[in-house]
Amino acid sequence: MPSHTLVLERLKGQGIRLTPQRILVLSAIAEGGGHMGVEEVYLRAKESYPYLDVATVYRTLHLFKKLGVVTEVAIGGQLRFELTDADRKHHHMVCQACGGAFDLSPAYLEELGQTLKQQFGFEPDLDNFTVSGLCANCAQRRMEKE
Amino acid sequence: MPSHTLVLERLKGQGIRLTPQRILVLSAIAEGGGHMGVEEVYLRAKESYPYLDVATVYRTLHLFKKLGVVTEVAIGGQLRFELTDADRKHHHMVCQACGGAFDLSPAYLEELGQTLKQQFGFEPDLDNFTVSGLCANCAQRRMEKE
DNA sequence: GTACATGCAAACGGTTTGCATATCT
DNA sequence: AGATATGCAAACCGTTTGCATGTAC
Repeated sequence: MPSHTLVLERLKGQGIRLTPQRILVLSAIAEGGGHMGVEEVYLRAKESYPYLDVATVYRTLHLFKKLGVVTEVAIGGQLRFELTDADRKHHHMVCQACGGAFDLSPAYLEELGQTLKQQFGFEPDLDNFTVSGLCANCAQRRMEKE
Repeated sequence: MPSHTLVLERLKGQGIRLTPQRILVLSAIAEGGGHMGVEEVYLRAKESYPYLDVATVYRTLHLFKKLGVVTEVAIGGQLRFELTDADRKHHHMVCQACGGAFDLSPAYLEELGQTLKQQFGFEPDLDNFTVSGLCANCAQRRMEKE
């Protein structure tokens, strides 16, 4: 059973209307493998239903976000979406060269978070945390070039 | 002597044309205290010269960035600019509530950087690093409310 | 049947560009 | 004088909104 079927059940239970468009958007995100930009979601969903409008995608994404179905991640100034999975909270490392995004366990940030809190009283919102840089592949390729 | 006078000398030396608009934009950033959004720079500079156009501000900021005079920082999906100061490299903590931005010494991130590099081969670009969250004041205020 | 979601087109805000004119060196 | 920066207006792109129509329940 595809993971998003459960979500659909839940939405139905909450009295949310399940339109084909909404199901498509959800599937697109689920199958896209996370970190999907609006345009990506739009194009992918549009393949199955060409009449789909971007406005609907935006409205649906906002709805899903409000319902906690998807999580919005700011990655390099661009907004991306992924299915919310409470069991697997994570942060992101984003490659500036290839645009790839990699998950990062919260464990790596705990110490930094504590330090900022103690030193400055600053409460980091680690939910929206991303580090940009070069992924292993791209770093390697760059090394070879130079 | 205002700090940006040195910069102006340098630009002149490099054969860059020193127009009033450019000087104004530079002063605006210097006096604005860092982390200035485009609009802020524009409004501030416009006070001294009302004919100033946003397009000029954009062109000037891009130029300054290319010349290394200013550094562009992505803060909460918004682009902000600050004078480049090689002697005082730093990162940023940005408050989601009040929009305030605070400097953070690189020392706090060294360990994290090393870990990412060793564990994943990921080379973080800490130059463009910001943590968002709540600053001490806003966190306090929020506590009191609830 | 009714409330609400959709498609479409138009509005929007921030950024960029083309062009004729003005300005710096 | 010559190269180039400016102001202005228009183009641009991603996102949002108003509205008449269609659809899930």
